Amino acid sequence: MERSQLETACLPAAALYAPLCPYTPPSPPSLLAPLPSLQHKLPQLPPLVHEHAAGTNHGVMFSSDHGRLYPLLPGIPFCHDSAAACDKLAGFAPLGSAEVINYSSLSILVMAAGTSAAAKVDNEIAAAATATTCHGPNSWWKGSEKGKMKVRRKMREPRFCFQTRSDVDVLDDGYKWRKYGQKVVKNSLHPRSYYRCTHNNCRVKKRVERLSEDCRMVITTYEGRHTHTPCSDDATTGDHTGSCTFTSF
DNA sequence: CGTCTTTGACCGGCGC
DNA sequence: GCGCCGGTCAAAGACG
Repeated sequence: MERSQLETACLPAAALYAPLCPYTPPSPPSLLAPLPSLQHKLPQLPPLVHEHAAGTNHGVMFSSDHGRLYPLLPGIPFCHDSAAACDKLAGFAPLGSAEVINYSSLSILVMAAGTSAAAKVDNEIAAAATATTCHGPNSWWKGSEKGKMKVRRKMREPRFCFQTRSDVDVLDDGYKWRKYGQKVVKNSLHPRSYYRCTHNNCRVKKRVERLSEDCRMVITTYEGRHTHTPCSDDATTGDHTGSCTFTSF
């Protein structure tokens, strides 16, 4: 397996999804595990959820590609590295109200809930969603115009997304998914796939699509909370590279 | 034979 | 009211 695939399979999905789960996972026993200094912080961080409607928690994702960081939400400036991200985000997030966390292939900007920074980003996102986006007219975020926000307010499901460079569409996050639809979305060269967690009474869904600007970049959006642990879903996975980070859960 | 994917149809929300 | 669009359903086929 190539390095990019390995990182995709082992790190971002496992590390990022952990805060959404109703349990606190132990440190993943992986060579590519989060930095030791971050492991103890992870459970304390605000949920990595972009729950725009509620406006309570903000997790702004950046994907790292050869040292560059790509913003996933409109209104967030492009950053060349973590330091630049901190600098550029100074206008959004006053010192101390935001933190950039680096995993091996992914960087995350987390803003403390209820801060002025979070509120400001909330406003910026709302404005950007109705005007231009940082990805231009082809942005996947285009689907979140004002009207759609009303729908999301109704749903009130925790959502978060991340972007990663990968050759495979579906990241192995330890859960078992069933594909229930695929749709060609407007202004996108690649179809969007819809998946649902196969576990009983678990209504978590995820969407997977590739950036039209860069087909190697995969955007995964999770919606909802799992009512079970990954290992309770299916213990038959023998692929060490894909499930290694969940083996102790 | 059971499970999963594919894909066209359908539905609801929104803008005009 | 109509058309567009995203999201979901469900029948049919593929696969192990």
